[in-house]
Amino acid sequence: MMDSESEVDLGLTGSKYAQKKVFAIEAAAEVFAQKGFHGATTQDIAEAMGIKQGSLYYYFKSKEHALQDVCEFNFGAYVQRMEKICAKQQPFEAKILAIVTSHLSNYRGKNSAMKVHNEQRLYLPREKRVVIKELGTKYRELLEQTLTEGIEQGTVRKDVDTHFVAYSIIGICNSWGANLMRDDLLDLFETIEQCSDFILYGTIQNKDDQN
Amino acid sequence: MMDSESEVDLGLTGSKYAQKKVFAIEAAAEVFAQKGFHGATTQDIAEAMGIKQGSLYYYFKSKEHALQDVCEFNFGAYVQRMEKICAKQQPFEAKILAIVTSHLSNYRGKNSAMKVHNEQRLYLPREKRVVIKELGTKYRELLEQTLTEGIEQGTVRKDVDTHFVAYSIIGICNSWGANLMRDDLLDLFETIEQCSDFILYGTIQNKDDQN
DNA sequence: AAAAAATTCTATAAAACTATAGAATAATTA
DNA sequence: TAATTATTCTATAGTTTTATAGAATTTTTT
Repeated sequence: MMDSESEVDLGLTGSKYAQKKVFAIEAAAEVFAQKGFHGATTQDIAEAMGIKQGSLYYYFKSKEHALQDVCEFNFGAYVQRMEKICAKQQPFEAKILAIVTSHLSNYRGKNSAMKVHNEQRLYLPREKRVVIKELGTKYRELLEQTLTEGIEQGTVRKDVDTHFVAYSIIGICNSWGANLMRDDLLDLFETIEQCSDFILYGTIQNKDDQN
Repeated sequence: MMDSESEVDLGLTGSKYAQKKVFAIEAAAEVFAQKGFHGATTQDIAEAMGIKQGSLYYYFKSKEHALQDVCEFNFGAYVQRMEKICAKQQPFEAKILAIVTSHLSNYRGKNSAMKVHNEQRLYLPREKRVVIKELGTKYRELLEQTLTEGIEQGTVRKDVDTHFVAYSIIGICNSWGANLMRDDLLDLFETIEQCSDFILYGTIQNKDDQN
């Protein structure tokens, strides 16, 4: 029997098992996204995969492990992308656009994992959340650092609380991510643009800029 | 037996039953907020009230009705408060501050109902969500109208999409509401101030305002 | 105090759910 | 092809959970 505990290179090896495990995670993600962790049954997930309920345990040790796998799925790669964006030398406005684009693009093309990560991860016991938490913290710190750099360059207001604003940006992106998943008609790129615009300029009319 | 279907003046009449029903709703709200709708059991709620599981059905026809009651709880009064704020003749900035204050104050003083409304209401079948949906729409429209007025007065940027920004403001407030509930050390008034500030001014340094 | 009404309790039926064991089938390797 | 390994299935034990019925208790009214 295949060792289902080698979750380090989850889906990275080309083995048949690994490939189907990714498929299993994606199925679980969609079911969890729609019904919530406790509202979803192992039967639901198995059905989404086209296998029987009992067979699901060939891929997940337990329902809770399935949630953990979904929450961790792609999240590392996502933070890596964030690292690249932040490392790049470019104006603050462009960085925000890139960050928002990277964040919101996750929600299109049936990637439910991000939604599940946002809404269901707290149902995991603390010890199964350490990796997730570390990655989330890293992401927020990258955002804070970007804001700090913006202040140093004189682009960002000196009186913004970077910690607070970082949380706000994440909150607004997650909120629009959920909207994007709920409403298929919502245009991704318009949402990205509006979102960045709001983050950058808020709502108040700048006095020296009367269009 | 008392008619538990007179939910129109839910908790408004001073009858003993009505009073204890409010207590039941508050208990359900806290349990749902912590464990989620499906993660919570009727046993949990009963325990929080100090009664036995079976007795809970004296107050709720079903677990689902309990969720509905929680989601509707205080929400009408909340929208009414919003109406008053918006009707008042005052500068846009003051209105935003009042709106954010009204919104975030809900999350302090063990009012879990708002959190449950935000995070769990979609687990209700559509037909049990009509009242909730109407109130939510009304709230958003009041916000949109406030933004439109701001534009007319020249306070708000002409190019903001009021619909989009209204959703964003609600998203940001809900996101901070969840943070306020999770972290007791987070100061309510500082959060309100930071939140309003971000909504009004965004992050970018205004060129004619070099502090 | 007795009667009526309201509230809570106990006990349980009925359904649903997770996880496991071992058999059956399919795929791969020798 | 035969043997081995991987994958899926069936069946089920063991819980847990919702909701109901009717008895018991408490509170209110007459």
